Amino acid sequence: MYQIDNNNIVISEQADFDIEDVLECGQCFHFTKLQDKDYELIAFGKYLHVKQDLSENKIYLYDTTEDDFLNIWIKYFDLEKDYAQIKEHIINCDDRLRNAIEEKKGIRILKQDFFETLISFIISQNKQIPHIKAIVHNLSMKYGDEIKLSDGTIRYSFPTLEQLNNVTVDELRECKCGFRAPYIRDAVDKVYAGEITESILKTMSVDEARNKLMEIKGVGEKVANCTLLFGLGFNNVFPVDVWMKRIMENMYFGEDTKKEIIEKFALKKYGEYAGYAQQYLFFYGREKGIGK
DNA sequence: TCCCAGGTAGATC
DNA sequence: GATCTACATGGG
Repeated sequence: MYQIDNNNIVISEQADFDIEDVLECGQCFHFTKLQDKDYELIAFGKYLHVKQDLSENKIYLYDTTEDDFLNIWIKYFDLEKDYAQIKEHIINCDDRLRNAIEEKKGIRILKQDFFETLISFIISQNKQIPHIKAIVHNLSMKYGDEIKLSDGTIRYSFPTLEQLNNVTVDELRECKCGFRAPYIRDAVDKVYAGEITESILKTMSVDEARNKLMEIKGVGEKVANCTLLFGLGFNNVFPVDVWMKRIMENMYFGEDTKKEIIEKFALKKYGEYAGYAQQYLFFYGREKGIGK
């Protein structure tokens, strides 16, 4: 349910949504916190200022249009999906996830742009989240489009495929990409050549798509899984990073366990919504420092 | 100074 | 196959 008020959209009674959980849970990197439950973000070339009032159960989308709301933001925030049903499914798979889901009940898996997701998670390897955000910001400022806001200030969209195609490895290094610079270059080459594209990947099975993504240098199991989950809409994947490894070892294995084994176990345990289970666990476990 | 970070490729056995 | 290490950069 939403209303339009000048150039603002007001969403009322949205269930299972907390803008802080959505943005801070580690799935996206191109946003800035302004205040409590008050953020600005850029996605699909558009700027959005979004603020949530939990006591009134209202979400305010500032400086946007009804067209963008209907065509971009509803899908981006996954607002049409029934998360109550997803949560029930996960808890039925293992009741011990109840805590994590209750604690982080406002998470939604964003439907992000494929290319931005791929590049962002190539950058993410061996980096902490604030550093990833910094590099994404560097690339956007240098190679993305300017977005002028009504107050005259400027933001920058994440560079498109075409824009990054004009960037050399050395220039990528200047944006602090480090050893990931040639990886990004290889990803851009393969996507630009039409060898690996969103439409091709979406026609594939999850295993085919993962293998295809892993043909890119610097894309392994984890980066591929994050791209599948956050950028391509596959739900039955389970990215295992250092945190998920610790959390799952702590919950289920009680000893050092290979990532591949954890991934297989989780896919079997959580079924078609393994990706969602992973995100509740990741955000909850990381905040609690589980296994550290 | 050393260790770690939403990992992966390449070398080595 | 399975294990080991280098890799840029920044922060604790």
